[in-house]
Amino acid sequence: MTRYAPNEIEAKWQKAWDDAGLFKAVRDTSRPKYYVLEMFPYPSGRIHIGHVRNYTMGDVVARFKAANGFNVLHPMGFDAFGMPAENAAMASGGHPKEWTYNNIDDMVAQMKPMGFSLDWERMFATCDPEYYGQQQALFLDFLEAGLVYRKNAVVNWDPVDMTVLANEQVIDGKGWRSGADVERRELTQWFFKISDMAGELLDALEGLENWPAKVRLMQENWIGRSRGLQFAFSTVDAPDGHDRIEVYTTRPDTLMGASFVGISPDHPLAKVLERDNPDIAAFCAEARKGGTTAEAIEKAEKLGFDTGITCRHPFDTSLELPVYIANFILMDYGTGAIFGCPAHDERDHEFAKKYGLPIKAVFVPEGELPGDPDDFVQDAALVAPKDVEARYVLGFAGEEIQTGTQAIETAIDFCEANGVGQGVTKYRLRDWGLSRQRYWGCPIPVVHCDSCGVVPEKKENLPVQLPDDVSFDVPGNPLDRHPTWRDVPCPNCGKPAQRETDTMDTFVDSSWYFARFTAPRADTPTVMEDAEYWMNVDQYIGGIEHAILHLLYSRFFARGMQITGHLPEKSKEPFNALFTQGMVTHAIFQTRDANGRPVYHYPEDVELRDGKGFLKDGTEVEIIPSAKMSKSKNNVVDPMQIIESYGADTARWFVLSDSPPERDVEWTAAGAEAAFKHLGRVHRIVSEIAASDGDGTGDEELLREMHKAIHDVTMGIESFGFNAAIARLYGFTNTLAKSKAGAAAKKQAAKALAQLMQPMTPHLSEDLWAALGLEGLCAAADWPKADEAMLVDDVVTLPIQVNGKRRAEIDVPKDMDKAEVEKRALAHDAVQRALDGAAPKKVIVVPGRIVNVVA
RNA sequence: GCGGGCGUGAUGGAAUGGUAGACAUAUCGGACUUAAAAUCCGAAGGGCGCAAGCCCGUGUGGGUUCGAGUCCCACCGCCCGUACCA
Repeated sequence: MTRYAPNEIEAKWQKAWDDAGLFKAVRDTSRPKYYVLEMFPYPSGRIHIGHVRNYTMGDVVARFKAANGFNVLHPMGFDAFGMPAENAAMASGGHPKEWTYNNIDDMVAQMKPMGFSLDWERMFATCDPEYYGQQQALFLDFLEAGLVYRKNAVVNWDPVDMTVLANEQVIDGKGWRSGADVERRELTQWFFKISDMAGELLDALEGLENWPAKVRLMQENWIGRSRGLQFAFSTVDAPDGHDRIEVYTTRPDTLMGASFVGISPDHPLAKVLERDNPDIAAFCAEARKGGTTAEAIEKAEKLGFDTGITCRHPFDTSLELPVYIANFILMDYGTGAIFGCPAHDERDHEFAKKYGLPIKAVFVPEGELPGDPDDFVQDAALVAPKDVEARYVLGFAGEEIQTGTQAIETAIDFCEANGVGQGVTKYRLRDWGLSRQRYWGCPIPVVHCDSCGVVPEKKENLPVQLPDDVSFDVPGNPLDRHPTWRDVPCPNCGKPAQRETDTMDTFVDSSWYFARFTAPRADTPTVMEDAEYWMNVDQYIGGIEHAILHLLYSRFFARGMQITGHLPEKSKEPFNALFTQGMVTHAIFQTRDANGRPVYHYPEDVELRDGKGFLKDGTEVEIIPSAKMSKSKNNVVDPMQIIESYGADTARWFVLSDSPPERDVEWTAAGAEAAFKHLGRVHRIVSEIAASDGDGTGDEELLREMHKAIHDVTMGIESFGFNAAIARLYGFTNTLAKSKAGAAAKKQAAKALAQLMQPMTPHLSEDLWAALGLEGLCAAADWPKADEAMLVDDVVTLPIQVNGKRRAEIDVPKDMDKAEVEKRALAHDAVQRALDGAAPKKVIVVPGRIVNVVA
């Protein structure tokens, strides 16, 4: 009998699959297709255990569907543009292109030994000119279709390095390299008109039944539909052209509690005022300091500046509301101006307290005794849920007692009837800014001409290729300072003109790669026959961190591609089912350098004793538990060691064991050896069975267990309960090992075991398949079917509770009627003892599950 | 700050509102062995008890229910996202 030797068998079976062309996806309209896709990786250079987990899950689905008769498309590529390549070039002087392609080669070399059922012939990287050229074609079609436009938007500006920074490069409001205070600065940028589709993208979420509810909810909140009132305050003492301030509010019912008007530092009125008033200019300059992230803006201390201008209240013209410039009001949302009602909004409340503004209650909780209503809201804002009834003491429309929702609707109706603004529906979703002032991205294919303006590049001139001769020794975009690349004739008039030097956001690259996989070498973005056959993605698998942006942008892009004729109608929603797997986390080991800055240590350099970590020289390290694996924190675990020591099947089995796929897992290497031992045990058990013959006892029992295992494992895989499927396979292996059944029955059970394990441990399964003398490849065999008749037991064990505490159990025939079950339960000694002579008040019998006696 | 999620033995985790801890890891005990490895068998949430058994127990505090890890409310902790990380 041979020993389990993964390093010998794995390469052999991979070659056998290749020779049989098992994973090559070929359009075949006579068979149902299944498209399974894992979110493609960024080519960092090393695969990490999170990748292994992600691709193993996808591979289980792909192999399972193939065994169930589907024509499977399971491709892989690389999300290859982006900042890390430029950072590497800056740090070590190489070229982003070289760095990226070397990394891709390394990662492919690490992924191939895993035995994934991927069609490698379809592989591409988004930095291939063949890919990004087609992306430029899509951009031009989107431009023509009115889905792209230019406008001003703010970026993080590093005034020392004179360059735009990514949010990630702004640390505590300072540039990561220069340490200078970052400013918000406006640039003209390209935008996708995703906000035009906000309502549609929101409404369509309802149809995504096979997406996690939490992802749909996150997208719903992100798109953020709100019904509100837009109206104008008339101003007093404002500069010319600003006699009105448009505001938008979702709580028009609180209008009578308004005590101030707030405008964004980027509001047109603020910009006029700062020109003549140095104090206002100073305030606005201060407010514009720091990064552009919503988090930074929201967490900053709320500050305001009284402009001296006032507004008249539309319903009580004796009221004059001061106009403040406030640092927490975003120009991007609504009209960039609000009215503040401190009594019913926590942020406004804080603001009013700080600047001594009045706090007037508009409503009080329903049922409150009369008193001074304002007393309710002096210490904290009263923010009542919209569906709860309240008593309006300063209402101006509708009943005195009404819910927030009713009050809002009646307030809008009243305002419209009285010519004070109108009800509008707004969305929180902003347009998608795609311009990046960076080299390593897809060039935006337009030309700026002095005579013709912005001119699209001609499609026959695509791809607009990135120049190779660039350097990264100074900050800024190398395309901007390239001596010749910018200079091109205008595609329209032929006069000298300049290329756009902005490149595209890498989210654009990942917003249509799934469609490109259906025809990866075509000289158009997609080919309709292929898209018709292979789309949609039947199962998409990736990290929860992409729940909003990537998935929302992809949904937008699919719509855009449908409008521009690159995808069929059915692909508006490109992902039929989504599964979001949890992240793999690992403790961070850190010490501090002389300046108190953290120094991170690799897990393999740290020895753990009694829950404390020590370096080789004995220094104790601080352990930060459970953080997302990140290259910059040195807490990435390399799976190659496991693959080299134990083989791919052990790594695959191990990453699927124990943890539910959707949950985060804390990585420990302790279980890898145990997984290897188990596979060795399966190998030994099945090898022995293959060599055995003769009769035994308990054939029927073993086959019943086999059918139950087939049923449970099949259900486990279909519901992404891979850990449960594996636990079931452990159980079935134990049953098989202990069984005294005859050789024929055991061989039948062993065959089923090999097949059920095949999606997880494909190499081992092929070996078992061959050892059992079975024809062909296990990977090509039809999935086993459970016999329903073998799944039900004749006798069930029922626990008996008295007052919810388990006191006994009885074995009864599975279809015994309730009255008889009740009788037997009450007759039980332990039940009688628990009742202590008292008569039961009530007996609940749940057939097949439980009996509860209420004393 | 805001939006979303998670929290169960020493550890990973299981459990359509129905016996909490399946399955596995680590640990301990035993068999086999000259010995070890490998393998096989067994124990094991905490407490009390010779035992039968009893009490407690799913982050904390309330609630709904015949019955709550599961549903509801509040809180604590951690994770993800927050529009230029991918």
